[in-house]
Parts: sequence; structure tokens; C-alpha cells
Amino acid sequence: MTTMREVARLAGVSASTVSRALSGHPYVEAELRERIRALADELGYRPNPLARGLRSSRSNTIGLIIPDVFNPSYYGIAGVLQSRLRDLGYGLLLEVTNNDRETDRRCLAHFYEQHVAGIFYVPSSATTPVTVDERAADVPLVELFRRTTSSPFDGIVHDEDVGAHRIAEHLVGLGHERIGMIAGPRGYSTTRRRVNGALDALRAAGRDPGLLRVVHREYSVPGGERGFDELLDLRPAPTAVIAASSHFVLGALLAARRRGVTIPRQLSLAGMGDPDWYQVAQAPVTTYAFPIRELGLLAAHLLVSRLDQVDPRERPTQIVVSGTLLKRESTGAPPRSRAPSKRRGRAR
Amino acid sequence: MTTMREVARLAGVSASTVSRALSGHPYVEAELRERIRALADELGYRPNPLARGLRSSRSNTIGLIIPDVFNPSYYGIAGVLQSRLRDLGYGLLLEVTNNDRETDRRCLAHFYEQHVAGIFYVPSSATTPVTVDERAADVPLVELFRRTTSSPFDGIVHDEDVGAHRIAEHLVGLGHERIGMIAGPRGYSTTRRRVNGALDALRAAGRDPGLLRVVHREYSVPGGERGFDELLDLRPAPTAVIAASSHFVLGALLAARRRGVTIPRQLSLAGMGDPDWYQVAQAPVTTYAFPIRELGLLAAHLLVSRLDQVDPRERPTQIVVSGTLLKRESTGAPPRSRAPSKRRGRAR
DNA sequence: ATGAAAGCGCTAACAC
DNA sequence: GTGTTAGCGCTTTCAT
Repeated sequence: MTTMREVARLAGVSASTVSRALSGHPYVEAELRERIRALADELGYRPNPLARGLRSSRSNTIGLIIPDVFNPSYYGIAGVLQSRLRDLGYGLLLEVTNNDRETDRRCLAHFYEQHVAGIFYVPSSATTPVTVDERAADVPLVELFRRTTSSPFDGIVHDEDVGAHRIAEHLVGLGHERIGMIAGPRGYSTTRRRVNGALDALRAAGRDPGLLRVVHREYSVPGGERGFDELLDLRPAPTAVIAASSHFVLGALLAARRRGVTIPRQLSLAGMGDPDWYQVAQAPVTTYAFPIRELGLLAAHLLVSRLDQVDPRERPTQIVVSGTLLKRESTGAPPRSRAPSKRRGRAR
Repeated sequence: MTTMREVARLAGVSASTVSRALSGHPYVEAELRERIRALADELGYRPNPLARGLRSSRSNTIGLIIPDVFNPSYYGIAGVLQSRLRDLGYGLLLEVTNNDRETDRRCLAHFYEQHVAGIFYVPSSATTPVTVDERAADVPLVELFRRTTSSPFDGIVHDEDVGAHRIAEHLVGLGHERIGMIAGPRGYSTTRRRVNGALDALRAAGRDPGLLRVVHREYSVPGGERGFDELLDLRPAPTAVIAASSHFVLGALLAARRRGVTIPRQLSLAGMGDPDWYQVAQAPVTTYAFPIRELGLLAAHLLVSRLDQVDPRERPTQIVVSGTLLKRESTGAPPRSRAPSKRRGRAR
């Protein structure tokens, strides 16, 4: 490995000059800088990130914490972030928490120990485990998808409230009255926003919000399955189900198949997110899709812009990115459909 | 941050003694070692990985290179590896290459620069870009899923040849004669093994291997779609298609829907791998499933066992893990089925 | 068995 | 503008 001293020796200057030349320090004669750069290039010199990190207490690595690697939103964001960060000269350290708060804490601690330059964080719980650690003070952190309460950090989230609203509106418009919803655990910001969005839509359509039956489950396929079962066992059973995550959609589809419920003839199903497979499901899934790529790019930009800032927590930003309602074949009129116009509400 | 010197000062010993005590060096009085350990614990001392890495030219980070983040095998393996490595005290650096050989090279170079302790590598091409770099000599590397030719490294792969064999055998047994296969790019070890496996099965069943029509595509959903179209445009068209990757299955399913081909009535489709959604597809997908988790665990074990070895390339190992044929609903008898027994071959 | 001292490769405060 | 010096936190000879 070519070292900086080596470059300095061959250039006939001191190591500090090489350091300055390479890091674009102003006080280096332009000509000399060029000569050094050319030489470094020629020698294939690459600075040792460990040494640099030790000296400056800041590595060229950025951490990403996701709850789960099987969720399309999460592996999607990992892909986007990694490619963007590589272009910016950073490496990406990955941690997976399985939605466990304690693991969250450990992952964050690990990142601080590693002196990562910044952190992308999908929280596993509503309260941030971050303040535990004072080192956090000057490492910028961006929350992704979910927010912790009264967070001092930047955050980027989807407009899930709008999404749930639009889905519910769509279902009401098709003539559905009793709508079930499989939502995530209480306490997540996302859960609250999704439920409220759907409730809003019912109110806006002049319906009784009590017609929305919500079951809360851990984000998992079995969670979706059991949630679906619980909803369909209600009497009267809902004629439409909103599965508020792709895991839940999968679970619902599995349960529907098991119970012999055909979609959309006997039941309408709408999802959130848009993994590729939605289009090849029994019935292609109507959903509110999020622009993961855009979110990732914004997140990267936000974090990087904080990197050289003195106080990375100054005036935290929250960005909301908008999704799109994709009407596909898993939603339709309720069975033995009464004309929607017969009802008091007005569906748009 | 508590430093080692701090611990040393409070313990009334020198830093070297603390270092020795903590790293389990033999020449430290047992009692003293315990005292130091307790103290370090109490102070919440955590060694600085950057300093340690600089000193020993070996960080506590392990790199993973995958071609693509949307492939269930790859994000699956990322999840398994990260959780296992965390337990072992390592961090996981992620790189995604998009199946680009040049990016591969850069990712490997980046990892060597970072002084990673080891590398998991899913190659993007048949020839290893590794020998470019002399630093590679003492960093253990394990190839995953695919092998590079005459590789000096350990490798873990699936028994895809067996998988393709068993799928083809299954299809022949159902009475299919003309079988199409959407395979990956020529040159990958995986492609070769899958094609050969299917060919073997035809021969073993006493059929003409020429009945297998293979199209090669880049591993992508559109690749699967176009491959499917090409196969179905053949005259006579195959009555069964083997899609040799989950991306291909997705593409095939999309194309089938577009063309109005119903599965399995008009056409049988079999896949490889087993992402969750296979079970909720139009017709649940018959497939040869691989034990990703097992593969990941073995890979982690293999790499870690190389870590302290003097020559990590001594007698490289190749491990083959076996998958399972999962017969589901996407395969059935060919349309207007002739009795399979009418043929000369014997299907088992 | 323990301590002193050197140094991994780099950066930055201070000199000139 | 450029060189000298010190030191980030740790490991590892080399003494004792």
C-alpha cells in the first residue's frame, strides 16, 4: 500500500503538504498541488480510511438500520441508499433489528462506536433510544418511514395518511360500507396516520367512522393472516379489507386462499406499497404505492447536507413524499351489490 | 468516550496491561485481569475499532457484495449474514453491483481499502476481478451462489443442477414434451448448471434433449418477460416453461397474464427459489426452493473459521447445499393431454 | 508478569 | 505557503 509519506518523499515535500494538496486546502501553491495530485494518482495512492477516521473521529461510513430485510420498502431503500452513497464516496453499514427496541439501541450504539459519519434509521418504536448516547450530538441522523416522538432529527416519511384516505375513499366509492383494516402495532407513527387517514375518508364521505374495523398486528405475514381471519370472522363481516403493509397483503392473500374467499368477487382487498409481485397475485393488488427511490435520494441528500454542518440538529426538517393510488383488480363492488346511490353518503 | 489509557490510569497499571487483559493475552495475572475487566465494564469502556483497525490493519467489518437488492436470495442472505455476524461481533458493509463487472472490481477495491476482515462475494461475472489486488492475499473471501472459474476461494452454492433436473423430471412425468427454459446469461456457473441439469433429466427419461429450448436473458423481470414471449412464439410452442430465477418467474407471470395464457391449464410454469409471494401468485408456483438461511449460516461459519488462519486460501472448500422440490399448482398435465404412457420414455 | 516506547497513517495547530 | 511536531487509541516488541 502506498502511504502518504511515500508520496511526500517522492514529491520532495512533507506529508502535511500532501495532505493539504489532496484535501483541497487553500494554502497550497496551485502548481505544487497539481504535481502532488498527479503523483498520487500515478502511484495509485489511496488514503487509509482507518487512519483518517482515527484522526478525525469520523469514518467514511454511513449506517443504515432497518427493522426487517424482507420488506420491499426496506430492501429497496437499502439499494437506493447504497448506490447513492457509493457515488458520494461513502460505504454503507447495514443493521437489521427485527423490530426489536433493544436491538435498535444496540445497533445505534454500535454505529456510534464505529464513528459512522451519519445514520439512516427506521425506528422500531415510537420513542427514540438515541439520547442514551451523547456521542449522538454531532452525528447526523435521518429517520426513515417512521418518526419517533418529538424527535430532534430530520425525517422523511410517506404521505400514508393521504394514502389510507384515498384507498378508503376508493372503497366507499365502490359501494363498500363495512371496511376492515389490518394495521401495524399501536404506537408507531405510521399506524396512527394510516388509521386516521381512513377514518377521515369515511367522515368526508358522510359515513359513520365506526364502520371501519381496525385490527392491530405485528408487521409480519402471519400477522396479516391472523388479522385477516379476525376481520372475516366478524358478523357482519367487512366487504373490503385494507392491508396496510405488503406483509399484511401477503398474509391476507394466503388466508383468503385458505378460506376460499375469491378476490375481488367476494371481497375487495387493497394494500400499501408496491412490490413487483402485486401485479402477479391472484388478483393484481390495488394499492397506494410509494416512491421509494425518491425517498432514498432525498434522504441521502438531507444527510449529506448535514455532514459538514456544525450543529447537525439545527432546525430539523421533515419531508413528506407523496404516493400514488394504483387501481388494479383486487378491488371491486361488494358482493350482491346494492346500488351505492341508495346510501346516504355520496361516493366520489 | 472512555479510553484505554483512562482504564489503565484508574486501575493503576499501564495501557499495555489493559490491552493484554482485555484481549485474553496469557501473561496477565488472573486476579489482575479480572479486576481490569470489571473496571472496564463498569466504566463502559469500548475499544475504538478505528484505532484497533489502524494498528492491526484489520477492521471488525465484513463486506458483502451482491449484484442486486431486489432478488430474494440476495436480500435474504444479507439478512441472515448480518444477524449472524452481529452476534459474532462484526459489522456488515453492503455493496450492490447491478451485475456489472467493473462495479464488482471497484467494490472489492473499496473493501480492501477499508481493510475489511473478510468478504462475501456474489460474482457478477465468471472471471474473478480479484487478483488485481495483492491485498487480497490475506483477506478471506467466500463466493456465494456463483463461482468464478478456477477460483482460489471458498464457495457455497446451491445444487441447482439437481434442482433443474428434478423440475424437468417432474414436468416430463406430467406428460410434457416440449419444455422451454428461461436461463441467465451464458458464462455464469449457475446458468450452465441449471441448463445441464435439465438436459440430464431429459436424457435420463429417454427423451431427446433437443426438446428443451433454452433462451438466455439478463436476470431481470423484463428479461423474464421477453424470454417467455420468445418461447411461446416458437412453433410448436412448449407446453411447460422453467423460469430459472424468481425475476424470471415474475416476468413470465406478467407475460402470461398479458397474453391471456392461463396457468397451469394452458401452460405449466416452474420456478427456482421460493420468495413468499410464490404462494399467492395466480397459480402458486411449483419451484425448487433453496435453504438461504442454511447457506448464510454455513457461509458465515466458513468465513469466520478462515479469519484467524495464516493462509486463508489454503485448500479452498466448496460446499453445495441442497434444495427441495415444492410441487404446487402452477404445473400440471399439458393441454389436451395425451397419456404420458404413450411415449417411449418412462417418467418416474 | 508488567511497563516503556514505538508506531500504524493521517491531520492540524503551530512555527517559520 | 510549507515544514515540524504532536497525537488520535490501540497493539506489540523489547526491556526488566
